[in-house]
Amino acid sequence: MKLKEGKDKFIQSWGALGSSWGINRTMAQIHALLLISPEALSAEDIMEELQISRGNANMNIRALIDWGLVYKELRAGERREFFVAEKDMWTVVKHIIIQRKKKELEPMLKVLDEISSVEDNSKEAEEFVHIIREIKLFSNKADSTLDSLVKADSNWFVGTFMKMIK
Amino acid sequence: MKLKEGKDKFIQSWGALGSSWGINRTMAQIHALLLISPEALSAEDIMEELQISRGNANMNIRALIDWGLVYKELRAGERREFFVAEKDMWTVVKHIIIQRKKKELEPMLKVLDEISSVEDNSKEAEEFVHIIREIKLFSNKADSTLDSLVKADSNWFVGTFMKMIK
DNA sequence: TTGTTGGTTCAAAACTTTTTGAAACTTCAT
DNA sequence: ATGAAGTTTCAAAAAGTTTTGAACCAACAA
Repeated sequence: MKLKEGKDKFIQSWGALGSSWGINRTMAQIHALLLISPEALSAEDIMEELQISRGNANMNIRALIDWGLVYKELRAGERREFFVAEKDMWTVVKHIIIQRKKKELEPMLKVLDEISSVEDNSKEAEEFVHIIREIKLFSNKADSTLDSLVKADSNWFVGTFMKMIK
Repeated sequence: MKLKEGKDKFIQSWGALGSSWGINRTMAQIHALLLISPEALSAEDIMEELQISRGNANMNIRALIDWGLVYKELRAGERREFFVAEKDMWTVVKHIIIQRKKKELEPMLKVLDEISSVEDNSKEAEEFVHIIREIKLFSNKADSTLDSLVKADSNWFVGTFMKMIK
């Protein structure tokens, strides 16, 4: 397979994967492009390679920086900004977990707390409180598991844990 | 808090959470409604409660059955079908992992295999093959970790594992 | 066989999200 | 102070996704 073809395939697939991961298509494609680029790229380079508008490039680059998946690289005597991707996969996944936990799991935990104070003596209410309690328990476990995962280092993940569960 | 209010809040939040989990809003809302319902519900009941059309209800109920999150309950002498949610959270999460692994991780693994055969002696190609190899390694680990998770039972997850990583 | 109840399908409409592109802004060199 | 090179913003357009509802199909009772 030719390099160009492989690059394109990777960028497209990474984009598709991103879509189902709360990372929009273009954002994921920019990330893919930077991942496989040996040099930092400018906004212009990215627009050019992916055939996207300046506004789109700018917004998604900033979102990636926000998520901690891309870094700005400033060069002495250059006004324009260059961008590099975080290339360590474990760090990438950690940053995604942090963002999604904050955006999804934490608000849900808050709602579960609020609604577990339902007072009512119907059979319906009983079932309601019961299942909410179970979901809360489970979510709290997930929450602290993710916390530990994020604190744990890559070696632990790829080594000990893998052996343990095999 | 009143029961009605709590139910609504839960259904809305579960719907929002679903959106960022590859499960569409209505699909997640139907699942939420069934989760907190002590009785199986008919399609009609669901349409009524969530104020959605027959077509929408039908499609999303079937998607939930597909995902293994909802079961059909047939009653002797009743032509209409009733639906119950899988209420064990560990099972719910397992089923979601299975679906998403199949839809997302597996196609990515296939693409990574295809593109790691890139032949070219540029610096770019070197970096490309290197990072692809790293991503492949990581994805394979994730893949087998998820396999083990799915095989593991709930107690293992909530017990041993939790203690270990604390 | 016909009418009624319930399930399924799918094209069009409504809604949501993403992308564009032009204007505004910033920084710096002249 | 002006212009060049770059970045940011955002309203409108395009693209993508979900929902509706009406037509159709199936099972059954009368």
